[in-house]
Amino acid sequence: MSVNKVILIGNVGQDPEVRHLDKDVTVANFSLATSESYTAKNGEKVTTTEWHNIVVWRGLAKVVEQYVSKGDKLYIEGRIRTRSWDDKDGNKRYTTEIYADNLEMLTPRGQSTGGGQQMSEPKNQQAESVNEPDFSSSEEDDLPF
Amino acid sequence: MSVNKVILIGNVGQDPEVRHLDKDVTVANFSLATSESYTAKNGEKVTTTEWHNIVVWRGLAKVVEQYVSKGDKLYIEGRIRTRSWDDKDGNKRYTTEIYADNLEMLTPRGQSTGGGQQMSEPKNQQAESVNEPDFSSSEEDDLPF
Amino acid sequence: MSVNKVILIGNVGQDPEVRHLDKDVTVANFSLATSESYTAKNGEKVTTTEWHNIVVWRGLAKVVEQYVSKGDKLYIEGRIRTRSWDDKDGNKRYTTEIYADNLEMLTPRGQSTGGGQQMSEPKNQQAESVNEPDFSSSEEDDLPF
Amino acid sequence: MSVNKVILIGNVGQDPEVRHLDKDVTVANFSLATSESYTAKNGEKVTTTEWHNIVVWRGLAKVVEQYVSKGDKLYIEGRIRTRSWDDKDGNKRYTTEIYADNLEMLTPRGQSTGGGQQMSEPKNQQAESVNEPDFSSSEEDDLPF
DNA sequence: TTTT
DNA sequence: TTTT
Repeated sequence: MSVNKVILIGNVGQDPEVRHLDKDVTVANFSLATSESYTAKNGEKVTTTEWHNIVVWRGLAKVVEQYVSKGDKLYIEGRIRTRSWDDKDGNKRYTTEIYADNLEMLTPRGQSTGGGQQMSEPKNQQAESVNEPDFSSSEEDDLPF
Repeated sequence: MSVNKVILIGNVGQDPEVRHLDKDVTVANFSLATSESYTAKNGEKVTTTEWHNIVVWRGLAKVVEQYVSKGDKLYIEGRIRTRSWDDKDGNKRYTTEIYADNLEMLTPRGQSTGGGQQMSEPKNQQAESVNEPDFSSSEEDDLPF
Repeated sequence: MSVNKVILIGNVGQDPEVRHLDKDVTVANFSLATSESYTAKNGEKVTTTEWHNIVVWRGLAKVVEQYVSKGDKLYIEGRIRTRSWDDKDGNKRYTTEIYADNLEMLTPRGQSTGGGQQMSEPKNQQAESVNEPDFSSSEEDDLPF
Repeated sequence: MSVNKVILIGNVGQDPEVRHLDKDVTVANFSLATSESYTAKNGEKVTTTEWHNIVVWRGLAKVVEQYVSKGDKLYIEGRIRTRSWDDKDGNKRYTTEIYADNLEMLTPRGQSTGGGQQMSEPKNQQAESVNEPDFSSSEEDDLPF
């Protein structure tokens, strides 16, 4: 009875941070920039950039670990999730993230201009388009999110 | 070169708050709930609800003012925007909002069960589907956002 | 490296036609109407209706069989597929269909106004939102599509 | 009350065919390929390609005329439209097209590998992301579609 | 912090 | 704060 869907095409702000949790679960985090331009009253072109916090789990996170680096252009399909946490002063703070369910690499291999180690050829065609499979709820509710 | 698109179907959490700014500009704010369910390991069904802060400008805000009330189911198409502000302790805080560019009413008229005043018939068929027209940047950069 | 995604909200044109194939595979077909309105030069309001051929497989088809009937409003997420066939004169013909991967019921139960048999209460909450799981390719390539 | 939205990322099949109609109205047509891969039972990788007939009007068609050529990767947002026509034997035939409302160029300039004339630098930043403005219905209903 |  |  409801839909929560996000579609982004943008550039990766920095090499993804990848963590390997228990049970062979991988998580990757990175930010993705999208930008909009318009011409202001004075004729000047103004560009505003929006930064999105992307979170990727499991198999898709492994793809990110192997193939995504700073500067890459990505297509991301996912959903919005706002989580709360307590800051050092005990105030409730909110962070909005995009949980990626699908991801496509739009930067041709070997053209990454980012800061990370140089990308070799993709080991595997699958890497260019991977969907997050549905995971059983039995492991789902062990995870810290 | 980039895309920032959100598609939501959910329920309006409270009657929209509508403000009329200078130059005949209207803004409406409300929250929209989307929910996801899954069955946990113990067989219990778990539902998580996500609340989205929706912002609507100009002509579309007038439609919201006239036709949207608490409890209504809406389709919203828009983009993500995170703005920062300073809290009372001088800390930078962030709020993520969805700027609606298109909105469709999915609750048949006369069936709103929310807390607001009872809805009459729509005055105007247009109300059921209104797109935000493109506004010239000349007025755009007068606005406080 | 590519994306083929369709999002529709519209009304079901007739009770779905459901077939049960071998190996416990179910397929459902129905048409879905979306409409657009605009005001013509002469001030007359013109509405054009677009009919989409929807195809639903497996578990999602069983949901359709049980819960979808003529007149219902649905949200459908899927992809476009054009298949060719030969007509009686031996000419190649093309039919474009939407393969649904996700489907949400937007008509509250018990409010269906269509021509089919009256809908009872949903047997199961899951029915309101079901995703097509990924099926292994081993059965995939047995299917006639 | 309804939504008809298509999102495609794919490659342009041939240099667009551009026509200039009366009243300074431009139309561009081209096909766009999207593809899906899966591994068959025998372990072989199978790729299926879907060809979409894209139609672009007015300002966006001028952008296509200037900047889009065979082989380019594009993001397209639009809607599905099926039109009928009579073939030489008097049979009713149907063609499904995607009317593009928004288009983003995903191939960096100067990297087009297609068959058309070589692309020079974009004359204009706008070219990379142009939205179809809403046109008044008064001209709308003069058009042959 | 990205990209054009 | 919504809805089923």
